[in-house]
Formats: sequence, structure tokens, C-alpha cells
Amino acid sequence: MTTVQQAFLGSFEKELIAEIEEVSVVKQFKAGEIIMDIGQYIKAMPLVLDGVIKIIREDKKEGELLLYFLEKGDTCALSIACCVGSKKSEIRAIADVHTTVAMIPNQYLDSWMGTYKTWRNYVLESYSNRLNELLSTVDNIAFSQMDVRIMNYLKEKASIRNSQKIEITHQVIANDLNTSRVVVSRILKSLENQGKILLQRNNINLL
DNA sequence: TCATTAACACGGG
DNA sequence: CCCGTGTTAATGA
Repeated sequence: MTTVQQAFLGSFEKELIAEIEEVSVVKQFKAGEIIMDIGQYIKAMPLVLDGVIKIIREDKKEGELLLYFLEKGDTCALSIACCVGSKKSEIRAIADVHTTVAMIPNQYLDSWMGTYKTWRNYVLESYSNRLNELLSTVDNIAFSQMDVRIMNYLKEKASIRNSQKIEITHQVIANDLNTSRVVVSRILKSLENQGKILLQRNNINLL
């Protein structure tokens, strides 16, 4: 299992890592498990030690949309604001694969900003990273056709997994991109005909 | 025109 | 048999 040390050795000073290890609670989530749901009050900030988390926005009318992924070493920037203001979560976080996170109780977040420069930088940088990812997601939705969006989705999945093979069903892609499975199936089929991918049951190969 | 919905057949596990 | 997949026909934006 990945420890806080292994995930953050390069980014935090030893004292901070020691303090994180002391106060945080390490939790594991299986693929598909909900880590944080919409409307929930957030009392701890998650640091991703291992695995991948999907951050999803949901409309009232059961519309779902993937915002971005969190990987090893990332944190959910939205949760920081929620923790400090003890507000409800606006998003849903789901474990995409088996995932390990360190939950830091919110009373430490503020004081560490003053005490540890690396922590301060990490939080600020995390904000800017998430914002950039959000922007490219918005660009994708606003300016790209569904076939491009699906291609980008597949590429992102592949790079996160470090594999050209993606284990996923058409329905899940449809949910993440907020469209119907018929469209996903049709576009995947045409991508296959173009020689860009190879389709198997529960499996997509990028070429 | 293109997405969605519903419905159906096919096939693998 | 159940689920994922591929396709079609009808409907809507």
C-alpha cells in the first residue's frame, strides 16, 4: 500500500509529512464506490495516495457530467473551500479504480497554510491545476463534437491507466459524457472503422 | 440534421 | 439467463 511518504516525499518537507501521517485517516475505496456525494458536508480533505477518482457534476434532472480526474498526489480543490466554510459538496467523487486516500481533518488545513510553505504552494497549485482541467473540459463540451469528446475521453483514460487497453462499457462512457449509449456505440463503431480503436466486449484498444 | 428513446436480436459468460 | 453490444424506427430539437 502506498503511504503518505511515498506519494508526497518530493513535494512536502519531512515535518509536514510526519504531521499528515499523524492526523490523517487512510481510507480505501473499491472501484465504483462513492467517496463524496452531492449535498454531503465535508469534514476532511482527501489526498490521493493511489488510484484514480472521478469528479462528477450532476444536474437536477439526472444529467451527469464528468469534470475531471484526480490521480496520485492530487487533491480535490473544491473540498478545500468546502472544508474551510463547512459547506455542502457541489460534486460527487467516485473511485474509478481501487483507490487509497488520506483524509485530513479540516482543523489542520488553515494553520498549515502559515506553517508550511510547501503546503501553501500545494494548495494553490492544486487550485490552478483543477481550474485548468475544468477549462479544457468546458472547451471540449462547447467546441467539440461528440466523436472528438469520446476520443479525448479514451485518451485520458489510457494515459491515467498507462495502458492502451481500457476496460469500460459504452453505458459508462455515455453517463460520463452525458449522452446516450446509442450515440456512444455508433461513434465507437465509426472510430473502429477508421482504424483508430479496436472494440471488444468490455474492452477498448487505442491504436 | 443529428440526438434520444424504445425496442429487438445476437452472443459470450 | 443476464448483460453488453449493434442496429433500427419513431420522435423531437
